Amino acid sequence: MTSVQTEQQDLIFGSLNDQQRAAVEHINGPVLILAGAGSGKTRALTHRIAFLIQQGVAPWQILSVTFTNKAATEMKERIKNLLHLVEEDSDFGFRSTDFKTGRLPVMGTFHSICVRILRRDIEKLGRDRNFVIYDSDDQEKLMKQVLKELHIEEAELKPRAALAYIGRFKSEALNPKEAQEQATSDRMQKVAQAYARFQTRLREANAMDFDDLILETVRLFHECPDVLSRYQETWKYLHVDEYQDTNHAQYLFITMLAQKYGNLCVIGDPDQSIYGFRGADIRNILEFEKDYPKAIRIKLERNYRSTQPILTAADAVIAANPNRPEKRMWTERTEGPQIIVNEVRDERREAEEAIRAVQDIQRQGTALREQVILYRTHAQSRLFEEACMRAGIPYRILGGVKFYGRKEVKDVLAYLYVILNPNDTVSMLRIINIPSRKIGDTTLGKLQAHAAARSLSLWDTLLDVQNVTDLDGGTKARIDTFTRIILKYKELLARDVVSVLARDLIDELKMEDWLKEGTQEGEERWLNVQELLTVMRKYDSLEPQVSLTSFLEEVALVSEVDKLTEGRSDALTLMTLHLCKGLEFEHVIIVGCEEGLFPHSNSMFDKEQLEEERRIMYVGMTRARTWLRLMFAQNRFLWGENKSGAPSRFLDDLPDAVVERRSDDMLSAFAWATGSAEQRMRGGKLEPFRQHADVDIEFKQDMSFDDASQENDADVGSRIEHPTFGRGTVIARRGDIVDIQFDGGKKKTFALSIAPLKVI
DNA sequence: CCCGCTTACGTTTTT
DNA sequence: CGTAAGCGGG
Repeated sequence: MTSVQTEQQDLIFGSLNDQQRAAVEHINGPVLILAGAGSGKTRALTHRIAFLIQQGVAPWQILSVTFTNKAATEMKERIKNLLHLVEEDSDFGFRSTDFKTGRLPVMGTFHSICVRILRRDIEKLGRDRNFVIYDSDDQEKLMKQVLKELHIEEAELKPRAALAYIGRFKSEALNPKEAQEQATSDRMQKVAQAYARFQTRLREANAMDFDDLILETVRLFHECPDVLSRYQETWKYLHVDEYQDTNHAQYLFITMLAQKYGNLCVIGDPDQSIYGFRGADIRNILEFEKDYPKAIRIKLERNYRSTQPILTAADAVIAANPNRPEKRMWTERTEGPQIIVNEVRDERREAEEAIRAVQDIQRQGTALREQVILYRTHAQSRLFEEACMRAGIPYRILGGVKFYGRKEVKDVLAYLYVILNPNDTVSMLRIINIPSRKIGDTTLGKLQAHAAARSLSLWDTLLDVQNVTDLDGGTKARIDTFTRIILKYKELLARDVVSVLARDLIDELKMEDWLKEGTQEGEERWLNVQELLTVMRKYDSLEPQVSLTSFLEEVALVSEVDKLTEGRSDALTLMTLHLCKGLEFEHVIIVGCEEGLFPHSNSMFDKEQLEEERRIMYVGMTRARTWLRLMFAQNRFLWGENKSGAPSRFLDDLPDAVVERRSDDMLSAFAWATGSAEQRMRGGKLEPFRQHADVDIEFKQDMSFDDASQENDADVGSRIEHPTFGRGTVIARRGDIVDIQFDGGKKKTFALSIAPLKVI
């Protein structure tokens, strides 16, 4: 071995624990890595890939599927450092259609990888490689048209509902025909019908939605064995991160690739599966060893992120879920602040208190970028945003009204889509009257009738507008103006990069004038357009047409979390619990911990959905390194009504030993210290429960008194002794958490790793 | 065809 | 409550 190689080996293995090392070393055959929260799985994965390369595997033979583009970028960076790769090729992943180049592995989300495959090979399915990608907004517009065509009333089947069903079908890799065969009810027949028509329309527009990207790739593999075989030979080493959140279509994709060499390494944590609603199938990870009987299973159980109180609390919450693989997370950070459970009067107070807590921690020296407020639904964000503004705290919100979802931004993008592909009817309809050209529903109706009668596309009809009989001359002229603009820029496509093209277009459309309208809002919209132009400049160095397609591609596939890397400024982050997966912060505040909101009322009465809600809570809690605060409001203004809800049932599971309860008013602070959420719901009103306060205080003293209790391994039935409560019997055990019936009559819950218990 | 007002409806969660 | 679609008068 050369000295460089030795040095690389040291870098790769030097800092790993035994389990991580095992994960890195087992490079051949199927490997299942069960990686608990904060267990250094990204580290294991990057080191594993670096090791593969160091062992002589060509980088392009390695495929790694990540959950976000941000994760892919970060991992590439780390691999570069491990291998001392100095050259800049961070952009390689997106643009090249030739996979067998580059000094870094192919990394990206399922969606971005599939797009690259399709751009390269989809012509083998008889489709055009310049397809556009429809987002949910576009989908909804198209579905509305489809339902209209099929004479399905909105009351019978709402576009969103139809799309939700279709999404289900697609994630299960069912085509319209199969959906039809499955449909038993009248309603599902209609859905299947809509599905079929929807796909036809997509195809006519040369468009795909997100799910199609995966499905069409699977279909391509299926129908063109030579293509599949080529990719199997290219990517001999496969990795999938966050495997617990893959759906069936994604499962098929990766399974087909793995068929030949079987070098598939999947990483995940069943306790963090939170995307069931969009078809993620937790069985993919739970049954991996059935699919691959020879799989090696590695568990990463050491947590490098959080303090013991945080782990204990999170563990206690997740322990209530059934059918979990055995897992015992541990940390060397045995000391840490208590989890704060904070009761407030109402949602306004909640926002104020949360911001105050953030400022508190900030004063102690933790930057805002290290802090986050997590909520269950986007709708909750507004009050926190307002509280930030009042307090003068810089913040950034992920999700909600997305930048690329803004009307003015989508308008510009729609122009670009149409210039690239005039058959994109959804985009065409979006912009044909923007800015106003007096082409309204009446005119469009006539155009569409003309198109239908001659089976022309809308675009061809526009080109042929002089022959549309029942339009007056003025209208024809205005349509002509529009077509000319599109044709003009279509020609410029070969000459101008996207930023130049778009700038000229925006000038020609006089967007600044009609966007601004002299209002504050208008000013902001214009700024958004300029911001978009700035983003485009990143693509200036590419070939003109490639610069446009690359730009549109990246825009279509950016996730909210990808944007976290943008902007270096120090700001507090606000986002939904779903978006926080894979991230970590010094200080985490989870708000709205109330029955009906979290767990959400739509998920409260279904066993499996409720389990998923619990996992969402687990994910949120385990993002915290040092401080964790859970908040709930006694009253909340929801849907125009003031509702008083019970604290979330998840709070019931927190062991008293690691919790400090705070409240707007002390009397009610302890009111809910005992009794289940369900009981409190039934009882309606909260009941003062002062006598338990002293028990809590007593208990806290026990904490400091503890030192040598970690070795205890009590199981159900074990007799134990506690310095304050005396002797008792373990009556239940869930991981680190035990319930103890004391001989004196009291029943208490403890965390084994913390409580001063002695097995006797 | 456009604008402004009224009404209906909604809130899970996302690539 | 807040927003977005929908309607009717200009």
